[in-house]
Amino acid sequence: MKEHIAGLLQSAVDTLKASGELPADLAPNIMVDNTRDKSHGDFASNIALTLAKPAGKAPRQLAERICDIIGQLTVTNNRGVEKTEIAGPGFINFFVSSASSFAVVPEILACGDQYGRSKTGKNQKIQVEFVSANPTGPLHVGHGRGAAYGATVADLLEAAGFDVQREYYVNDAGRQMNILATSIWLRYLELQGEPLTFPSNGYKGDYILDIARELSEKYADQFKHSANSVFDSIPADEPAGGDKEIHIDALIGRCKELLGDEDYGVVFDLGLDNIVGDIKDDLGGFGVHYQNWFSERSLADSIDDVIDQLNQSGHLYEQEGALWFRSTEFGDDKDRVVKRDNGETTYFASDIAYHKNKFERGFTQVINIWGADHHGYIARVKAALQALNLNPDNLTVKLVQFAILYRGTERVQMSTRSGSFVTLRELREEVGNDAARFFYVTRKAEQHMDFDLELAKSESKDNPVYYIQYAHARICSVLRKLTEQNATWDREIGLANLDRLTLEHERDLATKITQYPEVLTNSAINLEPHVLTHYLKELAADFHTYYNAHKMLVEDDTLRNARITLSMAVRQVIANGLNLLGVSAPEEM
RNA sequence: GCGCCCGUAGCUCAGCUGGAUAGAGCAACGGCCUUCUAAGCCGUGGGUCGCAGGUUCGAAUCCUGCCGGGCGCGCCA
Repeated sequence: MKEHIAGLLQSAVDTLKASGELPADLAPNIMVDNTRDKSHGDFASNIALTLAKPAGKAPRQLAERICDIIGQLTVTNNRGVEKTEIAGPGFINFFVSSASSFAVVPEILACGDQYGRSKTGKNQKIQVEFVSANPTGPLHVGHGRGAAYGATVADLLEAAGFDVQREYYVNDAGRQMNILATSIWLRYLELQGEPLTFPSNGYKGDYILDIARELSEKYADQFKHSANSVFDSIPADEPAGGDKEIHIDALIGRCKELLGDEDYGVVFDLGLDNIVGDIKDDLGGFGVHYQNWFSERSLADSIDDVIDQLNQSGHLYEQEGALWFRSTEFGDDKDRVVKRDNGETTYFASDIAYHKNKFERGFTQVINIWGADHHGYIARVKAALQALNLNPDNLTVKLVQFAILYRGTERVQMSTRSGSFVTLRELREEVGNDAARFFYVTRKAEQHMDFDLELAKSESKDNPVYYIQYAHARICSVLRKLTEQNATWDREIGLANLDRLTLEHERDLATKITQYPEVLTNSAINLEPHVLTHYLKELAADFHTYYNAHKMLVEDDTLRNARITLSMAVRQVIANGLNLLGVSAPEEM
């Protein structure tokens, strides 16, 4: 319908050009909007306002000319446009026939769970990388937002016709992982009866103890060394007046030295596998699935290659023993180190290789979903892409602001290292997956989110997700009632009698479900799941209003069939929308 | 100091690629269950869209400058 109206407007513009009332070289952007207010009809265009100046006419006067021309067109080609009206400063409002409003109902029932999906993305390969939390501990509620957001964005893009790959970048290299392995080993030594002072900078969570226990059970005392040999001549920890970083690094070195490469690898891998396994399990339970878990360690060789490449193209230089990437050449604030003076490559070097790898895999668009604290990182990664002759515009970094946790009015402090955090799993158990998935995406990514745990737990029934699910359940309930009452619903009879739907509420519902495909597409392309959640709330509200105002199970055979048929279309749209959000659509509540 | 994000009803937030009278939920107040699920519906009250300029037919929306809040500015990952 929208396209049809745009076509009419285009014809009108062409006519005006031909008659010399508009400059012939004008190529106006014809916009047809859904009206916000019903008194403005079904669709509206501001064309007369934008063309008033080039036409040398007052907007309302021009609008009148356009309406005249459209009037003549619709005499011969009236595809549902009943009338046009000029309003306000010069808007043209279009009123559409009832029959064309309800034409969407058979379409929805025919498409079923495919309704709303499109080929907009033309099957382009697109990658969404999200969560990618360090595998040094369980996911906490802060990661939950990235998980829900990323998963939903990926699903939306898929529904919009993109070929989507969901990826988790596993930071299984680097110092944090060594701290983890060492922490596990020290806990293991404690279990083996070696009393020691646990480093202040080690990982202290209970899950470390669990892994140490497993290590102890599987390998007995194979990795045991006396506490004295471990701590001999290790620089003091912070509480003892030393430096915690130096202390932990020395312990890592000692751990590797005493265990040797092979045994150290066993401890390291046990920790890694345990935690990655836990993360996978947790995300899977949250309805978040990946096509690929990409290991940072697998990049080892390509890091050197990419550094060579940058070096040869003259983007690197040496200073104070380190190797620097001249990212300022591409607009970054300062140059960045890729290889430290101790010969180790930096995390940034891995990331250059990683992003190069992504594009080598043929993605036309790569989307990274990062926590807001990484924003300073965008410029350097894009700079690196440019230096590699890759188009930085093909990388979209979406920053997800933090969810700030409160218990009542008290802010919950989060620290992975100290082990004081609320896990995602804990949250899921307490508020449920549906509520958590929905809640996390109801706000746009850039918006800070206050997440009050007490509220989420104690008043979980007030969560808007139930409101939408309830609309779905109510429709299902009507069908059950139908059987109980020995009444019937026949879809074909319903479809044949849609003209029995004369109520304003019914018209509103039809208009609303007609908009679903464009809502879905916009939501996907703009990476804004919250657009869909708000739409579903509105649709549910429209249905609840209708449900309360009118009865569906009426005696009148054709009317009953028509009403239920419309409701079934609504049910389908709600189910499709919830499914994309990873939220269940219960038949009963 | 520099950079990014945010500032809309008492609270939490939509609306932002410029459009008509700025919306929703919660909270408050008043109604609606002998009739398809009251996790619902109907109604009332509630606003200097942070402030000040600018752009134009038109600004919550775009531009500039301030103010306030969050985050980031490592040879950490």
